[in-house]
Amino acid sequence: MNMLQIRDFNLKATLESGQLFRYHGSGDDFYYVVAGDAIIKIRQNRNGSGVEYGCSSDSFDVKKFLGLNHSYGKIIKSISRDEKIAAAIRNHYGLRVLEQEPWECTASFICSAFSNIPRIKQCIEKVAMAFGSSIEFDGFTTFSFPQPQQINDFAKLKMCGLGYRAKYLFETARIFSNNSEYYSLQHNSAASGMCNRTLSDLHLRKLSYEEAKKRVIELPGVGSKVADCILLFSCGFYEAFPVDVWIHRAMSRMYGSELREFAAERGLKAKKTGEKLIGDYARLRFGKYCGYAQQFLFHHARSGEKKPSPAHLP
DNA sequence: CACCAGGTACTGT
DNA sequence: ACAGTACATGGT
Repeated sequence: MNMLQIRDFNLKATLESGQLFRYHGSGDDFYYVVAGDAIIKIRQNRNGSGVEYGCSSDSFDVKKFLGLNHSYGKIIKSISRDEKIAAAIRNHYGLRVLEQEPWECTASFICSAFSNIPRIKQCIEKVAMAFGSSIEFDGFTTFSFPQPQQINDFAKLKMCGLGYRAKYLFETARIFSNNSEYYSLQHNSAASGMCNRTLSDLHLRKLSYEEAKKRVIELPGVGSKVADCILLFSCGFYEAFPVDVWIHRAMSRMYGSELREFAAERGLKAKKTGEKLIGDYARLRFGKYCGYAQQFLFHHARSGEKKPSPAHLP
């Protein structure tokens, strides 16, 4: 086990803020996080001064995966433009944006469309069980997330409960397989050199946010929102601002008048505040790290508006 | 049995 | 460009 002293980190908020679907545990003890073919066992010290972790793969860069290389203070300062967002940040201070592997992130968020988090998790586990390989670490057993080439049986994929998304995932898996030099998942098959930054390093990362988004959105099952999730969670584009129903509600509630004013400035007689408008406004409002702001707002909204536990107990 | 859930693709103006 | 609508599945 490794000990890592790290400030400005909230493991629970980071894992449970909806960026990642494959984790087990609730913060009381160790979490088991599954990424690709790696299992990470990790918990945070009581006083929050650091983390204790182990990983099934020596070459997996846990620190990078957890976003611990980010200049946290600088990012927080940059997005703290007003008291409203500052309150959301205080609520889950230490939340980090993870650096996931692009293929798994893409596949996961294709499954997420028009669904809910418990079922998304269930679908992804089923995909891993159907096409991945059995892996184990410290007594915890599960299945690796399959490489795109491994998702080669459509009938089997249909069994995973994805509904109409099965077709999208299957086709996207094919595109990743056939364009491995572009989407390059380079897993260094022989040396097991797990490299959790690929797509982004080789191509997309060199593009502007707008250009990269255009490319990702070409994938079937990937629209504006999922594209932003991919770019933010796995390609280092922190100006991506995924707008889902939660963010739509939160932004309308918190910045309703500003949004209408922003729409008016653009000549849009929009009574309705569309997703595109919200994203553009967020980039203006929170700056180039607005993706971080999105993650705080999302977790803030979801943890706050969750139904309170039954009050009929003594 | 309606209704909802981290939207997307397709259609029509 | 922008609104409407169908879409699979599983849980209340």
